[in-house]
Amino acid sequence: MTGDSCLDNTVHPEKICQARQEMPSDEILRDMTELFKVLADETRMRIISALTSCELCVCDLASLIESSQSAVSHQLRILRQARLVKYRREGRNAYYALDDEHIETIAHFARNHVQEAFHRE
Amino acid sequence: MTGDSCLDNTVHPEKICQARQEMPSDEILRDMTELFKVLADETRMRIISALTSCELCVCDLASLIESSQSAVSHQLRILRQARLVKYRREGRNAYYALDDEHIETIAHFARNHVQEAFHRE
DNA sequence: TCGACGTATGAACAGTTGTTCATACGTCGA
DNA sequence: TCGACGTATGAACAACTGTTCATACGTCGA
Repeated sequence: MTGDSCLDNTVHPEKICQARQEMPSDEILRDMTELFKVLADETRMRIISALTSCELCVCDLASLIESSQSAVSHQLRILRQARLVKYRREGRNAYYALDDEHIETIAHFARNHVQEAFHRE
Repeated sequence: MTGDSCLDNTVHPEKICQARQEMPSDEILRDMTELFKVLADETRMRIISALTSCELCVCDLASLIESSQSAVSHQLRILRQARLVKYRREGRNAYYALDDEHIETIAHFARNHVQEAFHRE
């Protein structure tokens, strides 16, 4: 598990000490990672991008992002569990919408980053 | 691949049309997903969090996040390829630092999100 | 020049994840 | 009430990913 060199006698103890204090707790770190895991799938990113403009039903989403109804439904479940989307049923349809404005912000910054890093104009 | 119902005759054609126009391009969407994939690992998130406070060498990082030197080095490679960290060599040491201020911003918002969503005060 | 050190990396393995397929469930129109 | 529809979900399989282990490489001190 632990590295086999630099055991106790690390190179920059003061820096490590400082960095350790400023780091988020294990729990927060785990939750942040979980959040990014949810965002780290193209199908789910497409769903989130689609829902940025308006509420949509599963059927619309599947058609829009060119994926199967089953795949979309599975991914919506994950988004729901992560509380990134909410939904309401209306007859046979289930309408999904973003549940959190943070996600739009995060997606926005991610878009900025990739545009500047890889698609610089 | 494509859903087997709601084929051409989708439920809300206008909404779909609007949503489609506002969606990022396939390329941007792919790059955004790639970015989140890189962030979607606890070891890498720990590395990024650690580097937020200051530049650190591999040895420091391994000790700080309690992971093996090999694991850290492998993950740093991925972070390097994603241009999220930069490094400089000084003698036998390799010093890593964040390469992009966007990442700190994204991590910041992610932290806010999980704190509000799961650790509400 | 030789050995210890810090770092990088390939191979292999285990664990995880996303899709498809089949099917089940609730709702609505006829 | 029955069939079509929109949606949800379990099982199975393939693809991907992160760690460990072994080892290689360059640098520095003796």
